Amino acid sequence: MGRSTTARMLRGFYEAAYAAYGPRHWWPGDSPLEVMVGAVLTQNTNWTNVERAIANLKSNSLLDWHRLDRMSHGELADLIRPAGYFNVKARRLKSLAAWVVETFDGDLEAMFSLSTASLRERLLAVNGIGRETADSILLYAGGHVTFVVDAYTARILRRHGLIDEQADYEEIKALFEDNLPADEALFNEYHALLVEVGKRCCRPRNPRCAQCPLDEFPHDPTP
DNA sequence: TGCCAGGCCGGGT
DNA sequence: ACCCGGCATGGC
Repeated sequence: MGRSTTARMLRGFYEAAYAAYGPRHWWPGDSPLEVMVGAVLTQNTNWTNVERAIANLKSNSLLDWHRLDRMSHGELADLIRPAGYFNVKARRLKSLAAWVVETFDGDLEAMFSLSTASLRERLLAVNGIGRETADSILLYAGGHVTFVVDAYTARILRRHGLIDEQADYEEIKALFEDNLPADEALFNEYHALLVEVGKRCCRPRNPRCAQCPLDEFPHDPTP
């Protein structure tokens, strides 16, 4: 498929999804720190479960890098239990907190003043921060212009024939970044809209929903 | 009831 | 370079 065709489809997806669902107001979270914590907690997990975990941290005044760094694994795991994988995620949050404290003394402005490429690389080196989490942190906590890819994104693009079955994360990310204007607000809204489309009508067992905003685009209903 | 949710890591081929 | 099992709660 030609480059301009791809660009047109990606733009069309966005317009159709935005017309259907409007602005998503992402990321839900009161501060960059809270967004970062949420990005770890939501790994393969429903957001409503994450909200309970964050509420627990908040009510104990634990949305603080130094406190997260110092507190015990067990206490943290217990508080984030509703988010699932609580032992894994407690370890990951403490890895992130330790890194932020040791490297930036908890100063996120200093952290986000790094270049996108260099910060991404350094986030990926933190245990528990993979590509989606790193990109979510960069875009939604730091305002960096980087596209976030998730399972929904891959499934939607696959079903509409824009990528092949085995396209990997970086390839899908590049598809957006190479075919859209580098605009933070656009990347922010686009990813959030893809999640909304995915939740409503692009689930694994629901190859074609009744009111899909992307129905006007060529569609292959294979999972 | 089983399936699914805004992944990632580590070990095995 | 892939492939897979493990991790866990809560909603529908």
